[in-house]
Amino acid sequence: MIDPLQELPGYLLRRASAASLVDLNRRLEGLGLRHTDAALLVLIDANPGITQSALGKVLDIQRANMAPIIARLDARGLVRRKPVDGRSEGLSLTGEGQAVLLKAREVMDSHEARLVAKITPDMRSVLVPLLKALWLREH
Amino acid sequence: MIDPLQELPGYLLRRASAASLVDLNRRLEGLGLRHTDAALLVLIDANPGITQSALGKVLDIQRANMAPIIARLDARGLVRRKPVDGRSEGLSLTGEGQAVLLKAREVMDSHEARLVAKITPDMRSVLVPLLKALWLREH
DNA sequence: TATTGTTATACTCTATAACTATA
DNA sequence: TATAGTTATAGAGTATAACAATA
Repeated sequence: MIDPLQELPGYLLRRASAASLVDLNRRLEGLGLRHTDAALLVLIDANPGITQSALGKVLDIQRANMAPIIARLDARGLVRRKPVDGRSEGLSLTGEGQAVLLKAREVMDSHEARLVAKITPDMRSVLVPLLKALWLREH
Repeated sequence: MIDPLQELPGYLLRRASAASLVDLNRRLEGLGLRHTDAALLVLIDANPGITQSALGKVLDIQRANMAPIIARLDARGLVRRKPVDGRSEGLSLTGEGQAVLLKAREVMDSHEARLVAKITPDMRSVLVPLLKALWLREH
C-alpha cells in the first residue's frame, strides 16, 4: 500500500485532530457532554456574563447553531441566563454547572496529557506556538 | 475575554485542522471535489486495483459510507471499476480521472505550501513526525 | 462464517434564510 | 440600520443494521 498522503502535513493535521476529537468525545460521554459543551462551560466560567453571540464568535459557531446548544445547557440547569439589555443575555454557570465543569476539566486535562505524552520533549516545547501559527488565517 | 482554551494543544489542534480543512475544501470547489474525493484520487492513482473496502480502511471511512462516494466518482467518469473476484472490484483512474487528479494535486500542493509557510523553519523540521505521533492511538 | 458492496436510516454538525425585538 | 436570539430547513458527514452475493 503506497500512501502519498502520509507526507502531507495538512492531511496529517486532519487525521490527528479527528482521532483526538473522537477520543475526547468518548471520554466526555459519561458526563453527557460533547466537546463543544465542555468548551462552552470553560468559556462561560472564565467570562461570566458573556453572551451567546460572543461565545459563537470565539468558537466559530454561528448564532443560529448556538441557540439550541445553550438552550440544552440551560434546560440541564448548567447555565443561567440574565438579561443584559433587552436583546442579549449574559450567561453564567449555576452551581451544578460548576460541578459538571470540574469533572469536565478533569476529563479534558487527562485528554490533553495523553495527547502531549505521545510526542518527545523537543516537540512538546514548540507544540502550542506551532498549532497557534497553523491556525492563523493568511491574509 | 479570557480564553483558557488557548493553551490546550488538543483544542488548538482541532481549530487549526478545521480552519485548514475549510480552506482546502474551498479551493477544491472549482474542481467539484471535496477533500475526501481528492484523497481517494491520490490513493487510487498510487494503488491501481485497490478496492473500496481497502480505501475505507486507510481513510477510516466505513464501507456503507464509501459506496455513494465511489459511485459518484464513477458516475463522473473519474474512476473505473474492474471485478477482482465475484464480490470486490479493483478501482483505477480513467484518463479524465488522471487529468482531474493533476489539477487536484496542484490545489493540494499549494494548500500544503501555504500551511507550512505559516510556521518557522524550526517548526517545519518537526512538523510531519510531530503530527504522525499525535495521530497514533495509545494502547 | 467472514467479506464486499449496497441500501436505508438516524443523528450530528454546519450553513442559509427569515423572523422578532431591541439598540 | 445593525445586532441578539430564535426557528426552520437543507446539506454534509458519520453511525448502525440489514441484505445479497461471494469467499
